[in-house]
Amino acid sequence: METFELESISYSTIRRIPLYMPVIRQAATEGQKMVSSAKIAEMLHLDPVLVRKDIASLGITGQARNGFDVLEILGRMEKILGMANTNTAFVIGAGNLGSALANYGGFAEYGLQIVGIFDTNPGKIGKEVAGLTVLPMDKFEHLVQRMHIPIAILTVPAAAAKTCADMAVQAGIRAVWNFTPTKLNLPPSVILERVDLAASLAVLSSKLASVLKS
Amino acid sequence: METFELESISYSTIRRIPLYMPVIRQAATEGQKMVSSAKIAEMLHLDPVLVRKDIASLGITGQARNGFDVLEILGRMEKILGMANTNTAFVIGAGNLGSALANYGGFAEYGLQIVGIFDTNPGKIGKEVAGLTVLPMDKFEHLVQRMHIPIAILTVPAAAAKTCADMAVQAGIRAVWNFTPTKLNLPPSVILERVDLAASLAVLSSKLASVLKS
DNA sequence: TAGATTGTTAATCGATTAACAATC
DNA sequence: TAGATTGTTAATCGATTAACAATC
Repeated sequence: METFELESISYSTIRRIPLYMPVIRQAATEGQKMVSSAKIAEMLHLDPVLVRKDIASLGITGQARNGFDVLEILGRMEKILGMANTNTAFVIGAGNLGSALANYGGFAEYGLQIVGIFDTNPGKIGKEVAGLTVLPMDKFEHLVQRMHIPIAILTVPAAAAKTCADMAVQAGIRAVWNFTPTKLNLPPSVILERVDLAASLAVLSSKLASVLKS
Repeated sequence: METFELESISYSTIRRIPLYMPVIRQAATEGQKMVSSAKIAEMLHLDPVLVRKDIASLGITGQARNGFDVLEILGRMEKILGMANTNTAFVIGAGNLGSALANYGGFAEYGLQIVGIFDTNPGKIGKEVAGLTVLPMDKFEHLVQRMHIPIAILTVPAAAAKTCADMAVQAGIRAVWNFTPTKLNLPPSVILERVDLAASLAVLSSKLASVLKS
């Protein structure tokens, strides 16, 4: 249908989409048809010009005096995050972090559904986590292929990260969301996104060290 | 002692410190006294010039032909992250995520020690998590003050985030590490660092949506 | 019309990369 | 000396902010 879909939406803009979505959803719920960049900016403590640029980069044009069409923005953002066809994911590692992510309901809002959780530890296999039975890694590849699962969420201990990531790639996973502190080297065809807790902690620690000194 | 400590180390540089530290620690363990920017860069797939700039911004000068002093870099990085006096933290929220963070041993490497975990849910209070007894929020303020705890790690459900953050501020906490999707508005004197899972997921999802289409 | 709001173009800012000089 | 390596200065790139024109 539409051509030149996601020409050039910067990652900076994409990272702000989850900020925008709840605000704009709320406007929709309140029955507002249009919303202005100033209104959005105010609620999020952002610069209105930035909001306009972000929306423009999604390929949406507004109306002077009226603002932007609420449902148009929403639909566009959902499309960019691939929410048309909900993304399914398997969690690898049924420890606390894996369980936390499986239990957390908030990802559904952005189109991610966790539909399986795996572990190698026989003590964990068979237990229930977030309504899912923990399965052995033996079954991972078969199920990825049968269920066409695109995403693996990696929450294993650092020592097991490389092996598990390779297993995921081998199984045909298209994207790995890496919560381990390990830097993975996957083939470029596999999407890799890392949650870097250590980097975040480093920023916090350095700020704290500098105020505690004074 | 030394003057002009952390003149102007950019957050980009600080976020890379946790990347550098293990590599340089390893060099130290292997008995190397000096290490070159090229060596570090190679191991981390970074540009050697970037490594040199980062190290220079820490206030360290190297020796042409020899590289940089391993122990000097290490000591400087540890100082920046405030590892001289280990930072203690209380976790608020003894759910899966809070438990995962309390159980995760890796933060010690960057000077963070979790020494308490709190919850309001009577069902959780008294249970053991990572060798700590889950305490009621009633005791939070008193213990923060008695133990001089600078950091609160917020892992409660979104609905409780604002209230809990305010309680932490009220108790005298100096820094909040926010794992909830809630945007907090704290007084500027309180350090706030957020781990933005939704932003990371948005990037992953958008990359995936774009490859799945083709 | 007047004024609120979008949209565009230029300026600024910070981080990274490139080119090359300095040094041990 | 020669060559590996640091250090400095300039160029590039991308994101944000500022200024202002266009429009409904």
